[in-house]
Order: sequence, then structure tokens, then C-alpha cells
Amino acid sequence: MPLKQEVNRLTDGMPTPQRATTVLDVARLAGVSAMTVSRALNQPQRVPAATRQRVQAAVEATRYVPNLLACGLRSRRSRLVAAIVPALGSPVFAETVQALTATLGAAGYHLMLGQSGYGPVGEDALLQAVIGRRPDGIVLVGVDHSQRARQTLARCGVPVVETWDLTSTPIDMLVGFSHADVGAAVCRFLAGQGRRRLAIVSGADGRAARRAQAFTATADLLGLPPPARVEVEAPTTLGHGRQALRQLLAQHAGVEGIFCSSDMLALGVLTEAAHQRIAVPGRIGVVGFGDQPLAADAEPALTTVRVDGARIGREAALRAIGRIAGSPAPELAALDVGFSIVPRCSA
Amino acid sequence: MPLKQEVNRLTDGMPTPQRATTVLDVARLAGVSAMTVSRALNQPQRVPAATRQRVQAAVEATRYVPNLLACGLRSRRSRLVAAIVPALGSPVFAETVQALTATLGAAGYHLMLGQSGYGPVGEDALLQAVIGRRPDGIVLVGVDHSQRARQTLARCGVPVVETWDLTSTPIDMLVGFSHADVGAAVCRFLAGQGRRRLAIVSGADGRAARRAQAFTATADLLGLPPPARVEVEAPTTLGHGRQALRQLLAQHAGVEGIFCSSDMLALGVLTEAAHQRIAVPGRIGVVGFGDQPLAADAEPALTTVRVDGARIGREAALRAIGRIAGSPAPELAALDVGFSIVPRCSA
DNA sequence: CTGAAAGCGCTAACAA
DNA sequence: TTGTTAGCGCTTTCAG
Repeated sequence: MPLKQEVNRLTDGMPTPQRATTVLDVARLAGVSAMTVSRALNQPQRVPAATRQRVQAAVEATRYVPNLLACGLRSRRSRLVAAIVPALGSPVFAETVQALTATLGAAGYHLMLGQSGYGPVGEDALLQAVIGRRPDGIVLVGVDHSQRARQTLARCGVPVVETWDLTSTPIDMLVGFSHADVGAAVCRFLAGQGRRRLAIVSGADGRAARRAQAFTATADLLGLPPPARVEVEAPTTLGHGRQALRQLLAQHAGVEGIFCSSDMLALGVLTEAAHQRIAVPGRIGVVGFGDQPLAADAEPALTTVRVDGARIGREAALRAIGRIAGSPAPELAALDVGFSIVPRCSA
Repeated sequence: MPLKQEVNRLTDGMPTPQRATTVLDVARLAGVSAMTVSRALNQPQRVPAATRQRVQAAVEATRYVPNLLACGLRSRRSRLVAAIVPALGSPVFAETVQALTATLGAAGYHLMLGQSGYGPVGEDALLQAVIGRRPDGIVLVGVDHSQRARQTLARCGVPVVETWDLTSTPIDMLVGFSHADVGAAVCRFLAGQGRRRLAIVSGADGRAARRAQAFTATADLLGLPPPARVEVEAPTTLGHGRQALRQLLAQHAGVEGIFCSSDMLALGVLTEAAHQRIAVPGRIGVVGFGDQPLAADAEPALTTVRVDGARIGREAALRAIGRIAGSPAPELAALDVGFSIVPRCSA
């Protein structure tokens, strides 16, 4: 019977071992207990260097990869933060996702990404799936969620950070900026250039709609005629921008200033304008949103709204981590990162 | 003592229950055992409708969300497939990620996304993290991995699908196309239009480099002068494209055809050409890569290389799922999805 | 068709 | 500093 202990020959370097290596295999090889292996890996400072090195060597030799499912189940900390984004491909959120990954990674957390699609339809199902994985924190883009989603989130006891928007009724924490202020500011910006006949081209997105609404309201306030409005599908493309300008010229020939809900849309407007030999910014001023890399290098260089997406990601991650670590810090729960209009050539 | 069982009042609807609801809570409420709840949720057909409905009602009432960490640990199936992509923001892979999500979702799997950054530097660490979560399958973009990564993957006993490229030595399964063939085809395409002085503008990416190499080799084969080559950083931007054309014109004024490693780069070349009043396709032909939405609507419309990214994602997902389900099907392990040159106006 | 027992791999809590 | 025991929440297995 005692010889049976010698059956384990997984460390020979053969492919596809029958059973994945566990702490016990490592412990055996290092001549310590499973608990010591666990400690050597998770709290290295609580283990003397000599022991730690023996464990490390055994980890290397066995190619041990801890089972984070088991870690998470037992410790009730999955070291996972989920982020739910409307569209993974959208360049608008790229910086935020990048910063989330980096900031969380530095703190030993992994990012779990989900795509909700615009609108709360897909979000509920996704949320269910996400919560099932027991993330330690959840970062959401946007503040428009179904009542059910809000309840689920509030009740599941996980820190939640809503981002890329502001609201007076956050679920928990908040890092964003006012889309209404953006709309108003861009309207004033265009009006300040003497442009009176304005228009909005925006994708099907609640935040873009909020910018558009404030834009329109501000135009009214300034005594300008009601801005024309063209809606396009999400995701917004260069083609949508071209088509939108065509439509605008057909129906509102005198348009003098256009606020687009994305830089790509704005690039489309610029492209169509060039094609039709319409002077930008001479006859029409164009403003984008997002300050993507393409904005600065467009022809003419695109005036646009800059939002510090990286900061949003960083601050959201820090808030999630902080709350996980136990700091309540309610006075820091909400943050307005603001925005700026980057004046270039197109308006 | 028996009264202690009545202490559980978590179902009152109060916020933030102290303890998350488990199968036992649901079982109690439905008047069945935990096992029956599990079966009602995972194998509904094996439970009579009446019981199933009682369980469903209890799930609703308690807002039960199964702990997938525990499910995965016990059943050894995490219902998770990991995908590792060089850049999450890159529109090139957007279709693939979309198709992966959809195909996996339809089969009851979730997609776990990771970003490796170009090059195998970040990939190894990421792989470790990913494997720790015990995915049921792993989808990789690219076939260039460190020796260590290849071993880890081969040994961990998880189905692996490499994508977006071909190789004679795949780790396991393969869905992609030949980048060398792309380079050769584009070279022949430009040469077929009588263009002899060619150039390549490409980002720092192994696959782009392979296309460039074959492009150059084919030019040699066709008796053309050696193509000029401009390298730019990843991710490729419109600005990089503009700058590349400037550089090209300064050093190789007679250039007649340019192959760009992305559509965005190509759009930059078109923009700079328009700015300098250089006729496209008259004096210079421009070919992109990726057939992004912007290609068709650029001015002039961009000739580019189309790859069916959605198909890659779908086929990769199906292969991963199939292997998980137990079908070895080695004859279907590799798939070449090919590519096509979409001739538009720019070349 | 249903339930009881056992245990997935790990770490919290306690003890030595 | 190290080890032992127990159990996280679920499902496999086997017995009714």
C-alpha cells in the first residue's frame, strides 16, 4: 500500500497529464503542507525565504497553475472585476478599457469584459451571467439600466461603478461627465462663430441623445432656429456621416454648423463635404466627439470634444478596488471628470 | 435547536442579504432537495414540469444566481471559452469577437476576453491568468507563441484554436488564411495595373510583416524593382498613413502603388494624397487591408483585402465547442477561410 | 424521478 | 513558522 504514493509521475514532462496538478502535488514535491504552498504564493512575506524558494521551485517543476475557481470559491474573492461596455469595438471606450486593465492588473485583479449592446435589452442577461462568476466589482458604462438590473446590482453586495455619465441617483459609485453640458457647450461654441443654422447627426445611443437634447435646448436659449436632426444606426460609420450630410443638404441647405456624435461620423461629413466641394470650416463648421487619433489628422483637422477615457477607467478601477479593500469613502464615490472642446480647423 | 432552521429570512426582499442565496435556499423554498434544483436548472428535461415550475418560482422569488465558480469547480466544466486578441480596440478583430460571443453564447458558453498586445511578451503572463480560470477552450489570434506558451497550452488539456493565420505546426486546431498569399496576390494585383514602383506601409505586427515579405518576394519574381517599405507603430492610425506617404514621396517620388497593412493606414494615405493633390488611382494606387466599414465609403472608395472575420470567429467557436463535447474530428481541425481582394476605386 | 453522501481545489480559522 | 480541520456551493455518483 505505501508504494501507491509513488504512482504520481506527472512531473515527467509528458503531455496532457490525466489529472491537473494541484497544491498537493506541489506541496509533496516541496516537502511542505498544502497550506504553506498557498501562503508562499498568496502572502510571500509570511513565509521564510528558504521555504518560499523550495515552493517556487516545485511550482516551476510541476508547472502548477492555481485553480482560481477554487480560490474564488473558498476565499470569496474571485480577484475579478467585470466591465460591461455597450460595444467592445467602439474606439470611444478603448482608452477606458485599457486603463481598467492596467489599473486592475497592477492591483492583482483581472478584467472580465462583457458587451451589452446599446440599450438595456442585452444588459440584463449579461448581468446575470456576470454575477454568476462572482466578480469582486462591477464597472458599467452608462447610468441607464433596467429597474431589475439596478435591484440585482444593489442586492448582490458587489461594489458597482457607473461610468461615462452622471446621475443624481447612482447605484453606488460614479465616474463620468455631463453629456448635457457637452451638448450645451458645443452649441455655444458653434454659435460663438456666428453660425446660426445648426444640425445634429447622432447615433442611436442614449448619451448622444442627451447631448443632442441639450444642444437643441441651448440653441433655443440663444435664439437660434431649431437645429435639424439626423439619426443614424449604431455603430456609427464614415458612410453614415456622408449620407447624413447629403440628407442635411437636401432638406436644410443653409446648414452652417454640425455636431456629430462621433469622430468617425464627423470624418464622414468632412469626406462628403470635400467631395461636394463645400468649404469646411468656411461654409459649414463640423464638431466631432471622442477625440480619436483620427481627429487630429483629418483634413481639415477635426474640432472635437475630448473626454479623458483613460482617467475614467483608472478612477473607476481605483474606486472598485478601494471598496473591495473595505474603504467606504462615500465622499469620493462620485467624480466628474469633465470634458473639453479641442478647437482645430473644422470649426 | 430545531427552530434554528427558521432563522433564514433572506427572502424578505431586504437589500444586501448577509449571505448570498444558494441552491439550498431555493430547495427549501421549493420543498425539494438541492439536487433537484440543480437538475431543474441544468437538465430541465429530466425533471417533471410540475417540479420544474416550483423550482423556477423559487429561483425567481429568491433571485437566485448560481455560483458558477462552484459549478465549474465541481463539474470541471467552467462553460467559459477564453479568447486572446492582440488588441481589443482593433476593428480588424471586431467581427471575430462578435461571432465568437454569438456562437459560444448560443451553445451556453461565455467568452472571456484577454488582450495580449502585439508580440509574445504579454501573452505568457496572460495565458497563465487565463488558464487559472480553467476555461473549457482557448481561442488564440495568431500562431506565433513562445515555446513555453505552446507547451503550457498543449499540456493543460484544453482545446486550443489558433486563428487569423495558418501554420504547418498548429498547437491543436486552426482557422485562418495565408498572409503570404495575401501579400503575393496584392502585388500581382497592383502589377496587373501596370504599376511597377511599389511600396508597403505596415504596422509592427508579425502577420503584416509576413504579407510584406511575400509582397516583396513576388515583386522580385515579376521583375519589379524592390518595393520601398515604411514601418509604423501599432496601432496604426490615419496620421501614420499620412506621414508614411510624405516619407515615401520624399524618398521614392516615383511610387505608383502602395499596400497598407490596415484600412485606416490606407485612409491616411488617401487623405495625404488628396491634400497634396496627387491623383488616386491615377498616379498612385492604394490597397488597404481589412475591409472595414470605412473602406467602401472613403473618397475614392478603397480597394482592400477582405477577410471573413465573422466566419473565423464562428468556425473557431464551433471547433472549440465540438472538441469540448468530445468529437475528435481531426480531419476538420484546420480550416483555410481564404480572402479576397475587393476592387474599388483606389487601385 | 428523487435524494444522500462525497468531494472538486483551495484557503479561513484555529492549533501547535 | 507550520500544519490540521473544515467547508466554500455545487454536481457526480450511486442508491432508493
